[in-house]
Amino acid sequence: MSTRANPKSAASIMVAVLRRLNALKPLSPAQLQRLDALGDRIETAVAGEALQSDGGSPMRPSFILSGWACRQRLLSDGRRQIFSLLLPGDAVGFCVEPSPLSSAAVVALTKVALTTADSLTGGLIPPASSPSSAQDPWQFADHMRRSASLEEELLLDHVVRLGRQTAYERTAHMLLELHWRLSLIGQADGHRFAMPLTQEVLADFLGLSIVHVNRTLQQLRRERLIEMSGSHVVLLEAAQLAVIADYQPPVLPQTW
Amino acid sequence: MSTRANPKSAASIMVAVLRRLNALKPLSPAQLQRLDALGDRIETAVAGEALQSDGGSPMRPSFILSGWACRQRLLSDGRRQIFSLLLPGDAVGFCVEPSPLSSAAVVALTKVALTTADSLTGGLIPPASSPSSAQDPWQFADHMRRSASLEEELLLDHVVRLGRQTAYERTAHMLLELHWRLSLIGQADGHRFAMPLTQEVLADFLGLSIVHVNRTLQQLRRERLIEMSGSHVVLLEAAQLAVIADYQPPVLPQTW
DNA sequence: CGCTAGCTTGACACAGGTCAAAGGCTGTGG
DNA sequence: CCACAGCCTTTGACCTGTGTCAAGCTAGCG
Repeated sequence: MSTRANPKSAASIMVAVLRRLNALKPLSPAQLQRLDALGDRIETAVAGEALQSDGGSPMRPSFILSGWACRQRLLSDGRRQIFSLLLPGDAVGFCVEPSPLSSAAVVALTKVALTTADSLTGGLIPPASSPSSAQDPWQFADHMRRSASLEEELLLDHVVRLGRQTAYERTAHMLLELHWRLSLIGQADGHRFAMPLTQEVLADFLGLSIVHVNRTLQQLRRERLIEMSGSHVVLLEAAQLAVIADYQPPVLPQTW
Repeated sequence: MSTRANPKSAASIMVAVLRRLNALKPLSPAQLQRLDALGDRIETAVAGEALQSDGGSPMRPSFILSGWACRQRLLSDGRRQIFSLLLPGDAVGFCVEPSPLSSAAVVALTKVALTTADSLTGGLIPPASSPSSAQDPWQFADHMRRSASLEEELLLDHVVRLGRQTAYERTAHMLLELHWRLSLIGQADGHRFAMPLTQEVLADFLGLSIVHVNRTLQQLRRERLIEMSGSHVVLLEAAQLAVIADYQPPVLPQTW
């Protein structure tokens, strides 16, 4: 992973982060300013690069600015299961526990840009003994807790997909989830969005074989529920897909 | 759910809770005393009863004293997926977020006894800004964070099981996990333990059909890897099961 | 241009689901 | 104290969703 100073305006590059956090809980002007300041130091990783290895030391907390990554684990015979897809705006490396038990690697799926964010909350969702955060005028604790809460919800959705849904339902469900998440950060154009994933990645996420992912996507296309070309997806019949997949988008807190 | 005062000695009834928390982080004498005091007010639920309904208000934080429960979600067509099995000593109703997003019901699988524990941390896994002093409400902050961390680890294991393991592997993996967790709370007798679950529950946990669970358990018995009679399980070849299931027990923090 | 990674297709195999029925248990009430 | 009822387990026959293998195909890229 390489680091460099960022010459560009921070505001533009932080859009996804700002939108996501703001959706979780409205950001104050002071908080916006504070986040903008994070944009001046970014790191990048190429596709396939591990941002955090399995047994390694805890990752530095950061936000994904652009590109997609995933949390995954490998079985000893090489099988892979992806726990979650990480999109721009997502936080990685934060945890409730200073020394996390969870053995999961974080791997870039495309070229990824990150910005360090440990100055926000010390890297812990509630840091066990964060000396300064109690006095810190900019509190992101609520945001990070809600972020963790949303992540958990998405993980539970994933368990249901894997345990009780067919390949067809699973695929539809995943597409709806991605669309919802991308809309949140302003990266969906109506029902159209970019999904820079190979079918192998989709297979390892959905618990299917590559071949079957291919056939399932074809079926969805044939039935005119979606369109796909290159890495672009269009949900032609979002409502019908939601019925098929029994999809219910996460409920974000309205006013707290 | 019915409530009553508990005439019995608290110490005996809290054993599982004490053992589990102590394994996560050694309990001080003061903490032991504090926990004992929780044992004087217990609630019970019968098998099948919802401890927390899906959309309902957040559950009161509590510990399971005896009996088994689960977190689950139902699909609109009636399919059920169990996220986790809840054993004596487990905490339920705690969350990082005051108003949790996660839509999961908690349901008793057997007769269950619980004790309210909101006096411990206010029901929240202590937030960032909380003074981590040995002061009252957050006295158990470290324990509850580690508890949450362990739960997350178990959930990731579950995702791998459902996504990438065969019925045979899944079943072996689950049995090893249960054995590990029951050993932690002193409810395993060597390689023998009680598992008060119907095959329907196992099916909904493992993402399989009842019939296939039955056949898979039979296969494990036929191959002399396990013994089962009634609700008792014996792991005859734990090491071999671990190889089959690619099982690695969670790593508990050693000395913090 | 040729290579390589990714996509697509067909033929076939098999894990796991479904359906249906027969046996156990166990608690309960006559 | 027996007998019934109901839940759970077990079994067999059969079906199907998904995996595997193997071969082309396509397109971006050095």
